[in-house]
This record gives sequence, C-alpha cells and structure tokens, in this order.
Amino acid sequence: MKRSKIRMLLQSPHPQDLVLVKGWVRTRRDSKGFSFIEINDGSCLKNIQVIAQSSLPHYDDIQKLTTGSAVAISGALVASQGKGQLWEIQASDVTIISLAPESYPLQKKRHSDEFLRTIAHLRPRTNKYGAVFRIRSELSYAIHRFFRDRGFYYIHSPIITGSDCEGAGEMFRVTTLNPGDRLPDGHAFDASRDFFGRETGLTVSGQLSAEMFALALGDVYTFGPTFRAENSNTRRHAAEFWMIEPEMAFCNLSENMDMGETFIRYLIDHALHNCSEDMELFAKFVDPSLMATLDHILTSEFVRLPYREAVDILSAAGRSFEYPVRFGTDLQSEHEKYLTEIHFKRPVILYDYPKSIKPFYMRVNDDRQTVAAMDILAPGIGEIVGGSQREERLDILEARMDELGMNRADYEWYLDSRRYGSVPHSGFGMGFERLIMMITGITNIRDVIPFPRTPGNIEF
RNA sequence: UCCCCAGUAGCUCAGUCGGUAGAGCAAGUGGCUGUUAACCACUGGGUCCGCGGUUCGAGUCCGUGCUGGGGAGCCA
Repeated sequence: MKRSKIRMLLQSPHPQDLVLVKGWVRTRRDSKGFSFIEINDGSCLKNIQVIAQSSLPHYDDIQKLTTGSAVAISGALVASQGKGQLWEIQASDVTIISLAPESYPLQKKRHSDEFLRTIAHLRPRTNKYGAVFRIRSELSYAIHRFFRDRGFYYIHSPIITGSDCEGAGEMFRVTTLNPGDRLPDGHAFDASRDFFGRETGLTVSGQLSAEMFALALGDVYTFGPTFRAENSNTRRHAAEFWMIEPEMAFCNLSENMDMGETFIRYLIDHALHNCSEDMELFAKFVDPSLMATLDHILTSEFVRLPYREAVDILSAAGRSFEYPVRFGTDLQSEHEKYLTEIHFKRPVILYDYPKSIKPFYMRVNDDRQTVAAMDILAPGIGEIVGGSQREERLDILEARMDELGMNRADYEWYLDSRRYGSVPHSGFGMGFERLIMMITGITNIRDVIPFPRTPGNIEF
C-alpha cells in the first residue's frame, strides 16, 4: 500500500477506511486504554494524531515510543472526537521502524536558535526549521516561475572561474595542488602547474557570464551558489549563499528597478498564498509585525531616490551619525536604516551612485561623476538587491578599466560583447537568503540556509 | 579584523556581600486521564567553558585563551 502524506490526509474531504502514514513521533501521551501519538512526516507543519488502542499487538512497545522515533501507521482516517484537529487515525497497525534513544537532543519544548545551530543536522525536524526550508523550496520554484512566465532563460553560469575581478569580493582558491606541492625547494606556489594552469577561484557572481547570454538570448537569469571569502562576522553574511541574477538586453536602469520591485512583490505574494500555514508560524512566534510589514511592502510603491538626494536628506536629518555623510562615500548601515526605517518607512531604491565607489562595468552617467547603479534597501534587512545598467560603450568601458588598473587582456572575451552588437542592458543580483530573512522575519542568515558556512565554521 | 555581552544539569536559566549548587522543562518510575507544550508524585542527573593568579576559601574577583551572540566594516 502506498503511503499518504500527512498534508493530504489533513485536507481530506471525507473519512477513509484505510490509510498508511510513515513519519516521526513528535510526542506521545497515554490515556486509559489507548495512547495518543502525534506523527510528523515533514510534508506540512501540522502533525496527525494517531489513536493506538491497548488491544493492538505489541502495545507495551508502542507505549515506549519516544520523540524522534520512526513509525509506520495504518488505520482509518476518522473525524476526531477531541478538540484541536479535524481528522485523526484510529490505528489498526503500528510498526516501529526505529526507536530513538533518550539521548535524542530535540525535546518537546522550544530550543534556542543558537543551540539548534549546533545540531544543524537535526534542526529541520523542528516546526520552525521545517517551515523555513519548505518556504525556501517554494520560493526557489517561484523564482523560476516568475522568470519563465516573462520569457527569461535560465543560465548555468560557472562555479569555478578564472576571472578574479568580478569586483565583488575575496575569492576562495580552487586548486588540485597539495600543500606540500606549493613550496617545492622553497619556491612559491606556482599556478601555472595547477589544474587550470592559472589562478582559479569559486565564483563571486555569475554576472559577467549572464551578460554574454543576455546579449544572445535576450532576457536571462542565473540562480546558484555564490562564494565570498570575506571575513565577515555578521548575521547577514555567509561564505556560501545563493544568488539570483537576472540580466536583460535592451533594458535601462529605470526598467531594471521596475523588474527588481516587481520581483520582490511577486515572491512575497507567492509565499503568502502558497505557504500560508508555515508563514503563520513566523507571524506568531518570530515577528509579530511580519504580516503588516509584508503587506506594506506589497501595497506601497518603493521610494526611488538618487544618491545625491539621499545625501541631502541625511544631511538635513538633524541628527548626528557616527559616520559623516558626504558625496563620494558609500552610505553606512546607520544611513540606510535611517532612510528605510525612519524617514520613509518602506523599501527604498537608491540609484545614480558616485562612480568612484562602484565597479568598472556600471554605465557612466552624463554627469561623468555618477554611474547607473541601483540598490534596493529593505527595512530591517538592508541591501537585498544590487544592480546597474551596464556600460555598453567600448571606449568608455576600456577607459574605466584602465583607470582602475585592470588588465584588459584578462577581459578580452567580455570586451568582445561591446565590440560586436553591443546594446544597452541591465541586471541585478538578489541574495536569496536575505529574501528569505525578509519574508520570514528570521534575523540571522545562518538560520535560513541548511548548513551555513561562515568564517571558522564548516561543520556538517 | 575591531567594539560590546555571555558561557552553571540534556535544554532554558537563577545563584545576593567570596563561604563546596538551585528551579522549570526533559529523562526514569508510579498514578490519573479523549489527551494535545497534558496533569500529579517520586527518583537520578554538575570538569559551574579551559588554563593561570589573588585568597584560609572562587560559580562569584583578576589575567589569558576558546566558544557563542550582538554591533561595526565589507557586501548580497
């Protein structure tokens, strides 16, 4: 007999004479003549309540079932006599697949996030983490659907890369050389003897690849793992995270901002409509203002604010910031917080940043001082999207690279796209984990990724 | 990398003025019960993060290291 998912059984429109469920015991309570067993199989947040009568064979074993044990239950799906649930199973057979010993770390109580991080291999068995990772899965699907519905193609940009100048941070080194090979006879590490014959790293961005494909397929996106070897110790940073990077041909900065805003709204809306039960958990236990916040983002226009005007607003704020605000410096966390959480109280898209603080590929504006960059800042999260219109003019791009001391020879393939059929195009990157943080109200990135990688932490 | 805070039972924590350690939950045993974070009683459970120092005496004070958390920088 095929097992039924608990999610389906709890939605059943009618009783069923015989069903089979397999899952893990969340809790068990004895009553006179029978035992209540709550089973969870991960298909949804809710457990299903099983009634095991004392007349069942091996009832003494059933009474020893502990939290975390695995069981197969067959029986009848009937209307519950008790309050609190519509359906329950009157068991005709309880098969113990495996018994969890008393050392099972997860108890029938709330655990701290810090403790659960130390048992990241077991935490998906809890209500909260089960919910996060169901939502994460659903949002992944929604991302593909969003782009597919709009005629975008999904590009698999390389994970291993030789371009060290994607401009987005320190790279992890990829090598097949053994540590002992690196210093033969006291000589330094020799990349020309390595697997690829040159220094190689893990990708920090799929953007440059995506640009090449946008200039062929029109509208494309990447969605994959991204690696940053920065020694960042904050609740918003991980060394390995997932990023979504759409890239659109014949698209200017304004249309790029439209896409970013539409995209964020779509994903929030999708989570609310397709993960309502899991979302309620976060609204109830993690962030009581979550639903109001998400509703606000859905219904209010994002503020669009040139960098220069942001500087003016901050200068006129009448408060002293730890870091002074002036044109030519990047805005600090405290400034972003002021704009999104105090001044506007909604997401803000900042654009037209000073050229001096942005990478080579961003399109230089007519004022020659700013570039067509845009960052979407969300209240409580900070930067969730960073993007730009790309510099499509070969001469200006080359001049920028020279200005920044880059070796053009390393980018001949990239410059070819500006030599042959160059067109205005734009794109952005969105941190998937930061999106999940915004949607669930979870405040630490380590709690929205299955096995987080951060400086000094590679367990699991 | 810098600044701040914390580390006591399996988990969450309390521990006063420096005088050899406590609660709730969990676990075990028994009782009660269509229960649902079940309830009641009893029982077991400690390298007070490590190392060094001050002191007659350190969970408590000092130094140092480790681990965790928060903030900053960097960024998505």
